[in-house]
Amino acid sequence: MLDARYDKAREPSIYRLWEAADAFRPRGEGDARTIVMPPPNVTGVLHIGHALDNSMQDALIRFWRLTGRNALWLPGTDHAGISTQVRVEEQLAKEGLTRRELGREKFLERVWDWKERSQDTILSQLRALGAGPDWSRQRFTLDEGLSRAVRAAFVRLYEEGLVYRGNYLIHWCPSCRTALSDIEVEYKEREGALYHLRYPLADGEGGLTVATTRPETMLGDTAVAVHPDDDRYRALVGRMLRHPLTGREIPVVADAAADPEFGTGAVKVTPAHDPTDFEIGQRHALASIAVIDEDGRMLPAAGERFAGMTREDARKAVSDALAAEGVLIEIEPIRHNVGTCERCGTTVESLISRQWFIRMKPLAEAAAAAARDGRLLIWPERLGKVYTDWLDNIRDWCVSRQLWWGHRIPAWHCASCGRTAVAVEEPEGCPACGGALTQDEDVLDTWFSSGLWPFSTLGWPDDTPDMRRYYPTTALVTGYDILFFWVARMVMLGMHLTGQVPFRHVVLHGLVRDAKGRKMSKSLGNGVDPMELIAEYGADALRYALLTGTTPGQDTRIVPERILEARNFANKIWNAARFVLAQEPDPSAAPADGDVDRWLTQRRDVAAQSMAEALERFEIGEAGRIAYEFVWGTYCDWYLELAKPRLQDEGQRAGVGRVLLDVLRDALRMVHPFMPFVTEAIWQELPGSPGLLATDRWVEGGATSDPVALQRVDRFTEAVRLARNLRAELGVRQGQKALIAVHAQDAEERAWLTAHEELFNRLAQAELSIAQDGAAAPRGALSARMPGLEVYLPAAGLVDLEAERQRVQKEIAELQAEAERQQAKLSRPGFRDRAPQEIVAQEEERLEGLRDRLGRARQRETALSEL
RNA sequence: GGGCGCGUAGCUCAGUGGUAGAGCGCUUGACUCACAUUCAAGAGGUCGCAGGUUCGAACCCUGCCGUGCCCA
Repeated sequence: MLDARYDKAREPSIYRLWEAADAFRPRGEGDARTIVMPPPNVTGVLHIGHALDNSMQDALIRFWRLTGRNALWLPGTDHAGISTQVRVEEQLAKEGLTRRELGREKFLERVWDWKERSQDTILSQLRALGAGPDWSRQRFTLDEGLSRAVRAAFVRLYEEGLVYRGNYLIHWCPSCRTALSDIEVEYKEREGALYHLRYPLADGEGGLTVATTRPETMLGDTAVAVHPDDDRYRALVGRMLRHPLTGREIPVVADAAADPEFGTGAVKVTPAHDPTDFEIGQRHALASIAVIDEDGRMLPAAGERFAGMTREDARKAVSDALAAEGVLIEIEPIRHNVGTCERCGTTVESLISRQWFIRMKPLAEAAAAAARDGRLLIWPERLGKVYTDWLDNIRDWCVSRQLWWGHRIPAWHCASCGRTAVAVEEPEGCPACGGALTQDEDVLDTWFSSGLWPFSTLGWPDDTPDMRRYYPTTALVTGYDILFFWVARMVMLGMHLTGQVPFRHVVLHGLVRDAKGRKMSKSLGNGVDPMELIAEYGADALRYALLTGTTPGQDTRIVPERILEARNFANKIWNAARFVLAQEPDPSAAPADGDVDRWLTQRRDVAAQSMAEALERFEIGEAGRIAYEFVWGTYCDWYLELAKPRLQDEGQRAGVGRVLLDVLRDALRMVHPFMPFVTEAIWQELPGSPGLLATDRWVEGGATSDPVALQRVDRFTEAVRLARNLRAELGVRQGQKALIAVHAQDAEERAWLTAHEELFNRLAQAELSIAQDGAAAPRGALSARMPGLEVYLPAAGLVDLEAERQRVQKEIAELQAEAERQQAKLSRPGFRDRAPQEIVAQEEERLEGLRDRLGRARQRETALSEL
């Protein structure tokens, strides 16, 4: 006998069962279905978002496996260049060390140590969650094969002219000391100031006032720009200004980038430290003077007074100097957006730097076209537009990073001739002059290797059996927050390098927020640790709560009540199984085939079918809700209760037991993708269960189609409900039998009810008598009605007359109002002409029903007054 | 500045043109031999507001209000 409560402590041993049986390896003769797991970063531990993401994938994979597909879920981890490096550097700092003191090689050893520990944690967390990927194919972005894929991809893009190196204005994080791509910059609103400062004309009187939020960059100004149509400044275009601090002469240029509405309408131009200014500089062939270095300090070019200062100190010093010169007109406080490093929050600097770039336009066009013509299906659809919009406005991708942790760029520079060789393997010497080569110091953006993930993990660039069988993959399941970072780049690189869209479906989910709807973050300290939730409620409960609490692409909140609901659901299934097992069902007995059994099996078929359809559409939450409704609402609440008296009957016992067992097995199959542990635990206890549920088959279905049985039992349960309702109204005590009379119109239904009288009596705690509809109502009885059937319960001595009279009067008023509304609806002009036939009939039937109920309610009122 | 989402019962959320749903919470009753992590019954909603389309709108369209996000 099983314990009264399902114990989540069983979970680890169940997981071992799966692993021992190699249950996660793809099998099955069906078509291949592939998901590559978005590789968690080895930076730290899994958070609740990973729990959602992996629960979704696991549910799909388990469903596909049950339905006989050859389902591969390929797991792995990501080296997460900048994040991991920063974490290890923080660790070093505690020991009073820097990575430069340690040296590249020693430092990398430290990071590998970190990676091993972090990866172990992550993998055990995935197991705790019940995730069942094919561990034999596990990959890491820096492992041998994937590193080769990265080099091969880079070399090929280089040879095709899609990779280039050059001096351009890039985003730079002075704290991480590396270049960043555009999307690694987050714009955050900050308190700042608009400094109005005056540039005098080089010759003659007058001048021009510009407004800037960054006065320190004025030391690198090489022009002032005004809008070409701005009448205020038209006369000044082409004239020279004198720089108030350096004395340098700079021109006034006309450029549409100057916004007449902003500040004074005139802007200073610092091509070396601002993206817009860089473009203005290009258009007007302006000089560019770098005044800030890679540490965010002022360079000698900024002038002796300021050289060596931090950007922040220089802002104050420049402002003071300008004030002293009498050219600082005003400091106006404003809130404005400041670019910050996505990783460390430092204000990013724009500076000109020699970096490697990927030419995105040709790649982006193909990737956008795939979404537009349906080769790539993005779900939910509205995010497809976000995806194509981004691709349509794409800029080149700065892929080099001044880090040590990552894929070293496969480029070698020749000291003697200055040429650069790009190759998969290190060349012996310079291909041009034979001189000595040194490898480029930089590594690639992490997202470059992530961009190859769906095929590098399957063996690309080699033509492997896995590539042939499992690529392109079926679905990519991830959060919408990395649509640009990752999804778009995989499509671009995948299409270009493999000639195919890397996945057919993109299934995007939202973020998991805290109970107040706030984004989880370290600084708020509101993060929820999935491992704590698993320890408290069990992995099944966490998974079910996450999977059913979400709609595609929508954020979700994690609230304890929902996990509790899920835990209770697991317990419900567990106890249903306890009951079934206690009957010692015989798996070889012939199943019962009465109306009640047919009702159940038909319901099961409908549920299994709708679930399968929902899952094929990736509507996982919907599927989970269907399973809940079937298991709890149909199997437990009704069939089990209907089975109890039948199990007492020796003639029916074996057959009913068999149905109980069979449909329990089906229920487990349906719930398994959501709650793998508890369902497998039960499966192992069932007589006649071969092997593992994890590798079993989906619900067979095929119940006898019997609409009459379906309807009979539905009406029966409804009649029971009405009887219970009357009992409650009259305050009949639980356990006390009530004299229930049922008057039914249909003779066959009366016969059916007579045959099932015992079931009725048990479920409604009643002593049933059955009569023809229209027979005299029992004296002094309250009644409740459904179409073609009325239920009576004698009220004498039971009812609080006054309260009941008020209740009935209220009901009469409500019915009357409802009937009037319904009447109005039917007589609405045009309704009968325009609405479909069946709707008209349905609405007419409804009105009839209302009038009928109204009549009965009035009779009841009369009956009451006779008591 | 541009784009997108959300607003449905006290709370958290489902619901894409035809009688408003779930879980929790609340009220009443029951430790009924699977389960009190349970069972039965009940109360509770002008579906943010205002127009429009339609025979018919929570659902489609327009505007507004509130709220959140993305991009520049």
